[in-house]
Amino acid sequence: MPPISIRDVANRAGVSVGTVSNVLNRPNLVAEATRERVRAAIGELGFVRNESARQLRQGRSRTLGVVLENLANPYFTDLARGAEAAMNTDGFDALWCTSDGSATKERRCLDFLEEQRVTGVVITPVGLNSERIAEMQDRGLSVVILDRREYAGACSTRVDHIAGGEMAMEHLLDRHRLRIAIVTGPLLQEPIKDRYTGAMAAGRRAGLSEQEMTTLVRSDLTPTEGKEAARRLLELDPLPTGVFCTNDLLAVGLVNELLRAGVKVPGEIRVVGYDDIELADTSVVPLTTVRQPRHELGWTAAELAVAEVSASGEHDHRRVVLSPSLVIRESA
Amino acid sequence: MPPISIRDVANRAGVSVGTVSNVLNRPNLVAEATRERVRAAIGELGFVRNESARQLRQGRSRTLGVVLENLANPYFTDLARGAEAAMNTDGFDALWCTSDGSATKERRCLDFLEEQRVTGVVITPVGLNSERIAEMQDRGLSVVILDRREYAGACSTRVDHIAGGEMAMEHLLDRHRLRIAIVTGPLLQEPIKDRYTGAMAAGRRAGLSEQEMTTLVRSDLTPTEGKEAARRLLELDPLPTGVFCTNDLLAVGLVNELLRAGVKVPGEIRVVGYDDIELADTSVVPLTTVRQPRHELGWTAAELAVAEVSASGEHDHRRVVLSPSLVIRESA
DNA sequence: CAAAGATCGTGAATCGTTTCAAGCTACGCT
DNA sequence: AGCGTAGCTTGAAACGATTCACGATCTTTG
Repeated sequence: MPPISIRDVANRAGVSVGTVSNVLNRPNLVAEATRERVRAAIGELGFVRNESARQLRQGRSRTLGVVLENLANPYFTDLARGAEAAMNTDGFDALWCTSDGSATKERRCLDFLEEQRVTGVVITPVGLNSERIAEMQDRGLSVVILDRREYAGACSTRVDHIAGGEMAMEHLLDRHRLRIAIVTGPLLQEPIKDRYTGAMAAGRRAGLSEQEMTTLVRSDLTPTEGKEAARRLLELDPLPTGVFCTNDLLAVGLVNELLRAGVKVPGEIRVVGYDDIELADTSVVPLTTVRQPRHELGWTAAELAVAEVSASGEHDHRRVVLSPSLVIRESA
Repeated sequence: MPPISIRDVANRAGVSVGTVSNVLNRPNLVAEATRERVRAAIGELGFVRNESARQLRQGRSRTLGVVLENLANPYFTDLARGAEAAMNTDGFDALWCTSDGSATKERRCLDFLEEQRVTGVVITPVGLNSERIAEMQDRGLSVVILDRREYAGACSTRVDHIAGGEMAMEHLLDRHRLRIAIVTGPLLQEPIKDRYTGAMAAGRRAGLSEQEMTTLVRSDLTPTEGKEAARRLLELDPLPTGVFCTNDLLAVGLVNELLRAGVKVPGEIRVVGYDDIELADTSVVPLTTVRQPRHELGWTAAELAVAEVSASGEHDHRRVVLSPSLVIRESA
């Protein structure tokens, strides 16, 4: 049982390979009877088109690559779903990779995608530099940057996290509580840093000194880290009256641990999260949080990639900035 | 700027295409000086190997497909990471698809993967029938079934969910509480059904009648559904004294809602979940749950696929069954 | 010093598609 | 009858890599 090629189908159906190809790609050019004969042969032989050969011949592909940071965070999986939906709508297939936050793995992903000759890449960069982006663009790839600001020569879409951080902080401050803690993940990640920056700015505007805003930097954006952060917070005397967590997983872990310790939320400590994941709404104390349009973000990124890929002539890189919004529940 | 091919590299370096190919694939056959010259040319031209052409010529690929049901559930993303780790270790690349629980989309995924000429597929089947599996095997693909039992002619690996369900129920019953509720997702999914079956069996063995085990079937395995289930449970009079949820997301949503309603967990109602996701440990009431070796499950599946792909002669399909274990925390 | 290796490079054939100019029929029209 | 046209079909030339039998040099050895 050697692999079945278009040639075998042609023999079986008593036509030329060109005709089989036409049945596959422009069926209207082929007479009804022939078409059916060919289709029958395809079925009987169990023929499956060889995409490598097709792509090699055509030079282009209908495939876009997506490089995500991490599958463990529901934030990214929602992005992914949004992006995939948009791509499929436009007739593109998606190739997924995850960098797991490692620049090395990110490079491997990009190499892989380039070797597969995807026509474009949507990426949340980790260690990616402008040089590599430029190289890829030279090779004819469209590159869309997801959720990062500073890449001049490429389309990008992101959420205004500075505004998001401000919202969170302003909400926390609007009842004149003054002892604020900010629990955040690694500040090397731009979106996280922006949330932090926005929150600090809002704090300063409200007259808080840096000392009045305790900052806890955790190594990861997980509930476990949130739990640990809560323990640290509980050692503070006096306790903070408001906490901003730069993502919901942190916030959920933190709130749960506070409750376990008998601290009332929002009674004694108010908490605001960021992301609005499903868990925010189903927490013991439903979480007040900053919602990001995740699905839309992924969708937009994909649309930008498709637009650039399909642009025949020149193409102006677009930067789309989406706005977050405050969702007020019970935790603050 | 036409695409750069191996031929351009050859010209630039003043060698033949065969030599460039050798530098790429068997560098030790090429003299040091030549090798460096070719590498330099590759760098200067920004050459990227065309995987389509390579694969077409070679006939085989070093790529395995993975079809997952759903990215929203951390259970699947852990599987994915386990599988990817194993594949990369063995020098294979992974191609990811999600069926989103739809048989149609699953078929599209498989078609896509077959057209890409992956050498094997790891899949959590949704609507997949044995016929399609046989077809794929005829075409030379290795197929590994993840977390389902009844596919004779293929390797498979799964967790013994019947045992898992039994464990959960036995733990719930060991203090002679007798009013039990089982909250489950769609019973069409085999792993879910097995957990349910196991739990019911254990209940019956302990002398409970079917009526004494209230069953709530929810449409989805999400915290939101768990919350809704809690509301239903609270309408019962008398309240159940123990609840088994067939996954942790359900359990987390349910426990949170119970606590909100002022019901003590485990004081008034004890709850056992299933999966042991990270959230189980960081809940307000840390969740007693049945742990599945998710990472190992994904890893094993990948290993089975690699083994079958690499088997030169005949190959005996293996079925690996992993055991779940009870993790006792506070909720029961 | 000639023969036999050893070491490197070459170049044509090949993989399975798509594409396209050209060929073949049958039909309608004058 | 002759011609044009529309409708189908054909067959060969790509696409970019890998592979392999075969040369071309250079070294070693009896």
